[in-house]
Amino acid sequence: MTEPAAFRARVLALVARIPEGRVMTYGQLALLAGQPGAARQAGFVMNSLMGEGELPWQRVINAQGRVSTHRLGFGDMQEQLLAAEGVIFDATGRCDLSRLQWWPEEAAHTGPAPLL
DNA sequence: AGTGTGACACTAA
DNA sequence: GTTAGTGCCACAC
Repeated sequence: MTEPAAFRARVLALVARIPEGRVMTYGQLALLAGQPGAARQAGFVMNSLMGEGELPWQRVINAQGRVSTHRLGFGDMQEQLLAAEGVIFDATGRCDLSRLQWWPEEAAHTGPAPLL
């Protein structure tokens, strides 16, 4: 299942499971999708989707706790959407990842998830 | 087929 | 705490 299509499908499935008010990082998605180091691809998948369905793409942010859509002009929108879910962004545009980062039940632990 | 680019992550300074 | 450099994989040109 190392095919790009499978990777994309897994990322989508993971994103779809992110609870409201919680977030996941690109690297985390890539790791859980079975492709550690493919964080950029996770972002590429999102870019390919962006508005395809009811997918909460807004809950995917980078490892710094910042939104990475500022360049696309979606930065403010994403922050606002997350803020509406209870995610607090500080003055520097960052949020508390250690508290908001969500892990799926399959990986239910605080450390790295070597599953899949 | 090779080069450049990108919704990233990690380490070092 | 931050910014800069390097590695990563897939896609577009």
